[in-house]
Amino acid sequence: MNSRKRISIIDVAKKAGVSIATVSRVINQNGGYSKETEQKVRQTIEECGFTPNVNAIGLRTNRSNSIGVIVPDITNEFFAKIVRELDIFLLGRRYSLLICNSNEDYALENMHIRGLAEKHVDGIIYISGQNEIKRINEIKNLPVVYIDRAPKNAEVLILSDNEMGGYLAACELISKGCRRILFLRDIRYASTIRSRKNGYIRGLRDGGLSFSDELEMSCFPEYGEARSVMERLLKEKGCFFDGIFATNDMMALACINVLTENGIRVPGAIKVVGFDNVSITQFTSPQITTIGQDTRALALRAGETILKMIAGEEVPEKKTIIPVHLIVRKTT
Amino acid sequence: MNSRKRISIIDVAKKAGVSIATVSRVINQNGGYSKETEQKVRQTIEECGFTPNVNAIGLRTNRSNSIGVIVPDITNEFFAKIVRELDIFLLGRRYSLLICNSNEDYALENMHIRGLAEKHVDGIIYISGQNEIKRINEIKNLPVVYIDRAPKNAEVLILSDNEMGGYLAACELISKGCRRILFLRDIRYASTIRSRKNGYIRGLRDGGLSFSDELEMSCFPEYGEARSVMERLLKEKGCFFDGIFATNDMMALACINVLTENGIRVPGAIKVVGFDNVSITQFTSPQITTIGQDTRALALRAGETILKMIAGEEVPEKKTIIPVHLIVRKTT
DNA sequence: ACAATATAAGAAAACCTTTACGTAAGATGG
DNA sequence: CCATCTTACGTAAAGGTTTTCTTATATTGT
Repeated sequence: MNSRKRISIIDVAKKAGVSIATVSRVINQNGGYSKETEQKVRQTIEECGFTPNVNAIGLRTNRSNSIGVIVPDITNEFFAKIVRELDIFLLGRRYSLLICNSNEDYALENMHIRGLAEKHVDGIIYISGQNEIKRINEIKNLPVVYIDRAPKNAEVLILSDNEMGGYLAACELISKGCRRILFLRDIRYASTIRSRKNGYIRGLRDGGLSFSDELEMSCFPEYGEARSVMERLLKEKGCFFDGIFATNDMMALACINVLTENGIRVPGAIKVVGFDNVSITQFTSPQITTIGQDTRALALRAGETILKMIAGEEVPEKKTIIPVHLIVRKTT
Repeated sequence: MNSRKRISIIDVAKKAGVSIATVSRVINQNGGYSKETEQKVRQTIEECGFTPNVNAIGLRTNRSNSIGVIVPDITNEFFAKIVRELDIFLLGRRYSLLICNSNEDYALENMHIRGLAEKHVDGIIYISGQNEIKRINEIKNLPVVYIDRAPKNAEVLILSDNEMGGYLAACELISKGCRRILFLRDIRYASTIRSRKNGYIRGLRDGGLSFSDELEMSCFPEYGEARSVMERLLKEKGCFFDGIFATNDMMALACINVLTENGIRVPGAIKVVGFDNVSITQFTSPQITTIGQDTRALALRAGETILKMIAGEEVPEKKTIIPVHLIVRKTT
């Protein structure tokens, strides 16, 4: 089946009547050849349909031209979007993307990391994992870029401006007349969540309102959990608030559904803003006002940064913050 | 930074006092060594923390222990699920996954394919692309497995039982009392869609109903498009049906929203079933009855098959059909 | 005890590329 | 016109592994 032998640089050299070194130089545009030679070589490469053997290149240069990306769950739209952008960014640079689902499971994650090290990836992009990086650096001192989360000793990280997100959310709600804004957050109190809360509080203050603990609720950041919290809240305390800022869109949706089912109108009686701008926010009725993270910018920045690190350049900013934006739809 | 030199098989051999050939043999369990030697080698490998250089292996054996997966859009939950399952299946087998988004764009797709060929992937899993495979096979005669779609000269393919899906949908609607069931389908009349229609018609027949052309509507399979179709239909023909079978969940959701906004109750007046069982179907109110594709089985089968093909084994069944199941929720 | 065979292990070639080094021819400067 | 420099290109080593071919030693059968 796999009979046809692969064409190597040697065949090209022979056919073009030059040395393999020259062919290599032309391919890599390293200079040291005349215009005519270049022409001839390029032509024969085209004729033979030669494609370089990445294994040989990798062996020689100690590079694989591939980078690993670790995500908790590719099924999550936010991560998927980043991976997609990363993919197209890297394709243009002839890098490819090795994907790993950690499933929020350390053991699995470590297996993946080991695999990536063995595969000689040139770098790792770590999206929202929670592993101690120590583990990674032990295995190999590879360039690592973190997106979204900020583990303790992470060196290079790319984050959304979560503080601003919280601020924008609060301001939007206030400007639409809310006076008592609930903050429904992910129960895992990560730095991202903390920032969002800070922004939210700043927004309240700027709007002449003040924060109180009874405004803050937390739960596991899933639809079902958020529903339960909302149902319980409504039952126990009644509807003492007139706005909700939820820490992600699924939670926001859960709130909206529970409220609607209880005859409380959104945005009539209560206004809601979510976070992430997952596509579902456009498909609900009413469509959900939310804070959009710029997944493309996140991915782009991560891509550029890791490429720099791979090239050995110093990256000036260890921590870069990507702006977020408010998307006003029908729940405010 | 990257100062520490990598440990090679040679170092291990030296330290263990054997030849590199022996080390290689132990690693690959090829026999030709004594129990004691094996012990000693394994131990030194452990001590040095040696991991094999995949580039060297790939160069020598012409394998990469990686397989490429091409999807139209990783952001689509259906594809993401398959990729996730594939990932964990392959991890256990020490294969890794190179991911490529085709974005339904031929040019991009071909770039990816070229990239994969250069990267020496051992095989390609092609999820729902529409490219003529000819192109792929031209570049290299690699094992290719198709999932979900069936291009013309595809050799090995894994499909869901779409016919059964259509049948189940129709039966469910009929059993809940529907007599006039709309069929809202993807306008691209692919084989999968045709099968679903056939099943639907069989279901009608078994239920004592008959199909007529005015029951069939089509549009681009997106939320917004489906909305428009539904709105137009309602305006022009009124509500002459009492059930809808939509060819995917987003379209089903669009129908439900339009109906609800027009004061038509779901499932009270009209019952709806979708297709795919994307997670959003659980988060809407009411939750959507749908046909679930078994993404895990799809992925597993694809993984097993491609591994067989890579190993050079004949794959007995060129075409395998994975069962689907009806998930009854609140819209029927 | 001796030939025949099986077992364990080493030496070296091959896979394809990059790159340091070498060399010859032509260009430049005095 | 000679010394020096530049340009264009070739030679060969190196990178880590698998695998074929040998060889040395141990085991078996008679």
